[in-house]
Amino acid sequence: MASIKDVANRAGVAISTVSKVLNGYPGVSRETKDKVNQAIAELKFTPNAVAAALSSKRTGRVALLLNLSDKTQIVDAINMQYLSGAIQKALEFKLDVITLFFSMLREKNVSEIINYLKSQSIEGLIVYGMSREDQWLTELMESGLFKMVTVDAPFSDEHISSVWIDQQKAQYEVAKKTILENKGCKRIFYIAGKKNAFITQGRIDGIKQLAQEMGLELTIAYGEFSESQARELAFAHEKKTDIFVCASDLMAIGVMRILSELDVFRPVCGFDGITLMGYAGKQMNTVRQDFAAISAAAVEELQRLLEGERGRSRVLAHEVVQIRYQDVIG
Amino acid sequence: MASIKDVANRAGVAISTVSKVLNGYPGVSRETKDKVNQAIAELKFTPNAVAAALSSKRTGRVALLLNLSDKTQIVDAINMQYLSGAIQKALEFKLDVITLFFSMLREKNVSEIINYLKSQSIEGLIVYGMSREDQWLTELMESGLFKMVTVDAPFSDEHISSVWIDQQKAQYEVAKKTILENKGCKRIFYIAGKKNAFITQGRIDGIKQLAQEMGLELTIAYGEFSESQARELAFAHEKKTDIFVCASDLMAIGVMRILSELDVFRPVCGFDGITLMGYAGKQMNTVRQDFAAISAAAVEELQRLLEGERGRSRVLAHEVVQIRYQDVIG
DNA sequence: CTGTTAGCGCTTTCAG
DNA sequence: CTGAAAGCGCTAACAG
Repeated sequence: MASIKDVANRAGVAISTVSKVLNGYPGVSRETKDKVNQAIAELKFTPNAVAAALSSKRTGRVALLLNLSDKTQIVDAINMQYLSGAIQKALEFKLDVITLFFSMLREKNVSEIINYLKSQSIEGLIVYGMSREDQWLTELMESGLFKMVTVDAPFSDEHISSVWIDQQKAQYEVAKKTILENKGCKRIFYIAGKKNAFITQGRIDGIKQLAQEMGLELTIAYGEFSESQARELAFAHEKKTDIFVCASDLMAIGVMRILSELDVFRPVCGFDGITLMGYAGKQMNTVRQDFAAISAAAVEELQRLLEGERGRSRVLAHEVVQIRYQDVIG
Repeated sequence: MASIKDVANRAGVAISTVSKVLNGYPGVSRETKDKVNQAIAELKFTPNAVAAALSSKRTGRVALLLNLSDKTQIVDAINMQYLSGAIQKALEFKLDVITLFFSMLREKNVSEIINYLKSQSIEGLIVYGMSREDQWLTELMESGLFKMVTVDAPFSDEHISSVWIDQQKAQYEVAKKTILENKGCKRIFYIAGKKNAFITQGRIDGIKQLAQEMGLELTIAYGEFSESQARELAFAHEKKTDIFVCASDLMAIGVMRILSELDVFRPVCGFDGITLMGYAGKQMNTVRQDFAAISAAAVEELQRLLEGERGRSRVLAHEVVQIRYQDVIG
């Protein structure tokens, strides 16, 4: 591989000059810049990112922290979209992305984690699916050693940004739409997700707000994002419920299936907008989230932080849609 | 952050000595080793991987190349298992993993790809789901610039290893088992996957071998791993077929569904052993593959290559199992 | 067994 | 505007 030195020789300039044109610094005349660029092209030179990192202390390396605690396909599909959205965007910013899983770090203590990340020269982290229980993450954030972006978890300060959709508003809207479409709903049964997930509270606030505004009766239970738990909850509460509002599509599916088995009808709405397989003919309202776009936005935020700007909270658009589950994929 | 110099000072030895104990090189006395280790502990020193990489020319950075051409959940679930298996194993070897997608590279020309990988100091690649059409990958392999491991694609030379299960044998076995369980199968309809995928030919060889051995009539069609295409093929050929053998679970599902809609019975077998949702009550034979384990094996192979050993082909075990698709996840 | 020293390829002052 | 030179933190000969 050609090095910066070769380029300098070829162009008949100093190494430092080459470095300047490489990094787009000012103070290089048009002509020399051209000479250098030509030499670069001729030698097919690509700068060595490792050397640049060592020298500049800027590595441009960021880690994606995925929470894979659940093994359902659904969660995986979302994570996949997160991944590809982030990687795509990182490429634009010439950031270098490595993927880590919560499970790999959770068992270590915080200083071990810090050491690991430092030794890997990781400057920034994007955290997906954090919950209140993840104390180690809170400590990581408080250490102030890394720029961090949390997805769907409300943090922001000097070096932390967060990216999310307005969970409360989204939950409010999708439930309201469904209720308006179905006359006579008086008693809402709300199946929330995991108790300590950050998204859960926002969504609960949304449904509470709606219930209050419309003067409806509201019962809340936790379904842990599990189809079977939602199913059981629906089975137990169907008689005293007019509408089921679920914090995920998967749970909504569970509810729809048991209702259909019981041969009763109740309106149901979900959350996520993920394409699910194998649920032919059913349709329902849900909140469509573009996970790849959310992830791309997270990378943008991280890039901002790395450039020295301070953290902020960024809310992305969501969309309430009616989806019909198809039995055919591809 | 403490540097190797600080450690050397603290321990009262030379930098090179510290480096030696760090890398487990021989030729350091027990006592000095202890002194050094103590200093390391006291200073909470973690070596700077970037500096080590620059100096040693060994970066320990490898890339996972995932082929996401299909957007089905199924493929994603498999890829997720590949990912986590590889990342887990890479951690053991202190390899540093980055994830790339075919789609990001396919549009570039080969020398651009090489430049990109080189600039990222990537030494090795693991390629998942390669097909015969991926000429750019072949060129990458021929360049000899990277150590590579192909998963489910038959390559091996000085710097290339491959890891796979015996597709032919697996296809043979699962089909045979199904046929033996169902008396009177004379006419096999085989639904293969994608025409140019490397796994496809091996599986076809397997079913051909079986047909010949058992003196059965065999028809082969390509279903492109698509549920709907398999469905249509089954619809068109059901009357002149005694058993449907499919090159993926997803296609097998498609076949089972149309058969059930037509209200006819034919034995069906699949391939992959992936848990699918939403197909209650059905059961069938399939080939269980542990994708995480396959991926871990690929990382092991890559590690071997990086250590200077020559490439080889490694065949992993598979298992023919009967699975029942469940309607409940979690 | 231990220490000295010359880089790895690049960035970054600081003179000219 | 351009170039010389001092590192970044570590590895790897090579002396001692």
